[in-house]
Amino acid sequence: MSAGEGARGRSIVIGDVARLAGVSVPTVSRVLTGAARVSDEKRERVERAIKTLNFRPSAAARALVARQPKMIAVFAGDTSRYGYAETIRGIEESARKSGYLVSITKVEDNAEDRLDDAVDLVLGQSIAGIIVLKFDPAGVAVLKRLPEDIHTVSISGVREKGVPQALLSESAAAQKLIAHLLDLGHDTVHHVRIPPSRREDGRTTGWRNALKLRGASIPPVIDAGWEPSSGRSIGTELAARPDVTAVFCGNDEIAMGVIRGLADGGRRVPHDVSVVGFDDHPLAELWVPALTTVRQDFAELGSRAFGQLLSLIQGRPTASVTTVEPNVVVRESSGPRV
Amino acid sequence: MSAGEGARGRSIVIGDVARLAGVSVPTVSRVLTGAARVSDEKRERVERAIKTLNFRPSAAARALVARQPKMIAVFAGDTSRYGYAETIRGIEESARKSGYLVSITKVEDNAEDRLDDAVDLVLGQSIAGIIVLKFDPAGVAVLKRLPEDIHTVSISGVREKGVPQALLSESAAAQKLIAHLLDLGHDTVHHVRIPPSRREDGRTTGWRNALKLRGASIPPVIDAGWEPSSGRSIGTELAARPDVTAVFCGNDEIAMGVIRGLADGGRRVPHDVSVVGFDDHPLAELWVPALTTVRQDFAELGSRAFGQLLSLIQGRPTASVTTVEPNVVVRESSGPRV
DNA sequence: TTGAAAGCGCTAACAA
DNA sequence: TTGTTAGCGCTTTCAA
Repeated sequence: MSAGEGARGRSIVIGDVARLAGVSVPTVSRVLTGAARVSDEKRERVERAIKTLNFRPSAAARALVARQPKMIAVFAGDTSRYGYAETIRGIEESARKSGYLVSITKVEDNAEDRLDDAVDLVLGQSIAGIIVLKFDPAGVAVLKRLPEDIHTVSISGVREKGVPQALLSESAAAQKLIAHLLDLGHDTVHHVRIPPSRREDGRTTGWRNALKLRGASIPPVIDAGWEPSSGRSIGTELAARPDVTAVFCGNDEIAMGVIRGLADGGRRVPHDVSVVGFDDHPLAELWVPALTTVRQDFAELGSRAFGQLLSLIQGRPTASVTTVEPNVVVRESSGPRV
Repeated sequence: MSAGEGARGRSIVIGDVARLAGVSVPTVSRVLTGAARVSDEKRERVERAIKTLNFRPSAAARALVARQPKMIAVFAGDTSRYGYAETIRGIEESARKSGYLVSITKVEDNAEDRLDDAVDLVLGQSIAGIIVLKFDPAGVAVLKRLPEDIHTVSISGVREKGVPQALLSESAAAQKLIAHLLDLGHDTVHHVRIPPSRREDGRTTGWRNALKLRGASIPPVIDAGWEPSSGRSIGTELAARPDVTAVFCGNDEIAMGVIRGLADGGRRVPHDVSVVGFDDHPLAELWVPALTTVRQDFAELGSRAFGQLLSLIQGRPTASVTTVEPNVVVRESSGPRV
């Protein structure tokens, strides 16, 4: 029971209220739910008794009797990194407006059994539906383990079939960003990518497409981790290569690391090398130089995903995909090739 | 019910399993819970039936019958900002290890009634306990509205009486940080603070104490918001004041803003002005100049808070306060007064 | 408008 | 080891 047991042990139940108010249990229930009319006199007595006893109905009992649970679960490979955290915020805010509580579960992709445990933990609760953040391999793995009979929506950066999906069209945005760099006179653009959710991310695909479209050479992809510091060491290596004049990083934090590494190696941005990121991290505009990047509305994305899930829960028809369009933001870190 | 109703409407219940397996309902329950021995033959029949029907027991019914709910709720004034997100991560990771699911609710401090709604939403669920992030006024407001009979732990940067608390001893750390600046030869240290949770934060108190202790003058506090950009405009103003040689910012993001603003105004860090932050944000060491700051182990803090809550839930004795000690990290943004 | 009775899906107590 | 009988705390019939 959610109500705590006072000092005395047993917690207050609806019967206690009924007794104190001198009415039957169903009458108290009627006052609680407003499902049927109750005489003013009794209603008042009941309300007084509820106050006196500090009674709160048992959520478990209510859930059992009929009502849909008012909770949804979110799976995410990370909870504190910018894009993830913002998406979760968007989900939570719109869920709360509809009277749903949000649970979060972080899933580590490496250990199989721990992943199963996490899924079981969630499935063991009464939940109305699930949203999976599929930005990384962990999200993909979770989705595979979820029973089909539970309402599920996924969020990711690549269009896929399967459950309904809230989509950030990253590929198109990346393509525009690379075009911007090419327009600046760079022969090609090198790509430092973050761990991809599948074989290839939308960001990487967009980069590749843009280069192909312009007939530019496609350099091998450089793999970074999630930590900005991994970008730094890559930047240091890149500093030694005079052929590198433009770098597209998988996200802003990696871009910041790369810029720092480039500086360590004596190369200046954007004078010697242009570096662009992705996401429009809150610190991107403050960075020196301010980052050219792609603004992603993660909160809106989360909100859309919840909207789809709610439709599913309520048995209404849902779009199989809803798309949020990112925008290129040009700042100081990209410039003409010299 | 957490189990979805298949195409047919009604969802699978324990009775269906019993019928298919040709045993009684309690026998199914026994294999489910492992509470009592069941003959190998029947156990196997039951397990097969469970698989066949894809049966998952109703969490609501289980919660009702006896078991403590396996979910805790977290209230936070923010969910995506670094310190908050990390704390939540720490809570979630250790909760999951103990088999608890974590729900998060963001509370905005401004609107009273929305705050009540948020609290009601949580209290309407079956939860085992609550953790309140009391880094800001919203957290304080929530704590006031929580019934006494629910297990509650708070997390904050200032020692207080009331519910058990996980404490970041910010005041002591701030004091050390200011001492570091004073040792560098600065006459005094100016303070740009983030919105305080109460009248005064531990960070501000530590700053004040350090100055007092050394007999330094105490300049008026400068108020910033949560956004790094608010630090930037403050930095621009500070650039015009030659008397300002050292600045202590309420967190790293504000410090980054202030440094950028100072640069906009033509003052260099740390040559002209030393600027220090608080938290050791992941980007602090990458910033140019790398930030002198205080490392806070938010995840550990969250983990400790959950530990206290678990003790409360299990009826074990709990420390009224558990303290995490932050460390000063000296990098490049602080230097001798010239 | 109200109360008595039934039942939500499960587990625990009690016999056999 | 198993089945029968009672509940958990609520809401929802169904009569009155």
